[in-house]
Amino acid sequence: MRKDSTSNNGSSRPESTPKQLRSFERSLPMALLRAREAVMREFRAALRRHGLTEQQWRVLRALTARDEMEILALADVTFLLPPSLSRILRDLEERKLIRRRVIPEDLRRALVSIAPRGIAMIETVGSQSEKTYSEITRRFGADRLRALHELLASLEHSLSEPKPAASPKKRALHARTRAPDLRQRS
Amino acid sequence: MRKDSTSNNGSSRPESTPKQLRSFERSLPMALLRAREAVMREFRAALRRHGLTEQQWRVLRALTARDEMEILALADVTFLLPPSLSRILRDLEERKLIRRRVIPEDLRRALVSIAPRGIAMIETVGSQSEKTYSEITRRFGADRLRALHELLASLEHSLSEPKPAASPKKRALHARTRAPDLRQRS
DNA sequence: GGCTTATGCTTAACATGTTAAACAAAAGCC
DNA sequence: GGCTTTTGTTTAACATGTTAAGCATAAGCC
Repeated sequence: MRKDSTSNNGSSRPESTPKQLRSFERSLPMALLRAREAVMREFRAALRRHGLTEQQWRVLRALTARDEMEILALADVTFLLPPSLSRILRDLEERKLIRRRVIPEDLRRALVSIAPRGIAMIETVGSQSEKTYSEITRRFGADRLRALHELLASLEHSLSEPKPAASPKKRALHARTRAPDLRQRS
Repeated sequence: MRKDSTSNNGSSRPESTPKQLRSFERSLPMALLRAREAVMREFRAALRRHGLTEQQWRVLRALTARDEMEILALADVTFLLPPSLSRILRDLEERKLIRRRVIPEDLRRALVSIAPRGIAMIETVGSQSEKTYSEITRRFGADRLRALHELLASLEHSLSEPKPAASPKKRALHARTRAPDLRQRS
């Protein structure tokens, strides 16, 4: 729905408004951004209270699921770029929330694991977080939430498949042009 | 430069999840982040080709829908913080993609509008963008896409309502702790 | 009118993400 | 064994987002 362009100024407003571009609201990226922001707003306060950024939390969360993880693997699951992760790990290590050890067989690689203080942190924040999650589920509806998860996963899957025409390279896991996000301050 | 993270080592997936924390994959913020990234990956190339960042594109898109817009209103719809928008507008103005005029009745405020070159840009990139959109729709399915949009809007709406208990303030339009995202380089 | 407060927007300072380069270790090759 | 290439990670330089302060104008009050 364009807005007819000739309301007050005829100045530079060529009536030939760009085709029928979909309305801003129907933009999928915007919708996803807004939804994500709405969700994160619920969680951010708790994280901030504990001096964790969203990314740091993602790292701790990811580590909770595995005993030890290599750094690049961690970068993959947390959706962080290696340089960012590098800084985050340094920080978390200083705060004794995680531990890191070099793999003896290959001195380039390192394994990261969550430290006791990190586990404690996860438990504290995690329980609040789960409460928030329940609240979200209650407000939004468990069935809708499930449906949403399914659609999101499906969307991701649909798009990850190579495009029919023109698929020159098989960019590995984190492609150069990956993604960001960003978040609060500690 | 491969990077198949967890291919060689078997450290993929221990089912020994320490706590009762929901698995990382079931985290709604992560799911939204991944989905958005999957979608944006499809659009980014075209934007980059035209030297537009995602945010700049959002601004132009938003301006296409209206004749003129005040800056703070623009910040709202584009989900950008005023300082970021301020820089973006300066840049877009230098590139003659937008125009800005002060409101005579209130010299503090300004109205921004898209300039002819901006419209041209929108048309070029927009048509490619719509093609990409069609492609996404085709791959994902129009019905599922519609369902997804609906769920996202509904989620956003569910969460925007004041929580039952404790709703101290009515933070106006853009709350302090808003959101970011971030993106490519120009 | 003169004073204080509020508003719209920008600038400044800082934190963080991004990209490219650097480094060290391992793997391949002769 | 040397040599080159590849791999895992970090550092450096830069772009961008974020927060707080600044500035100018407007509005409210006396």
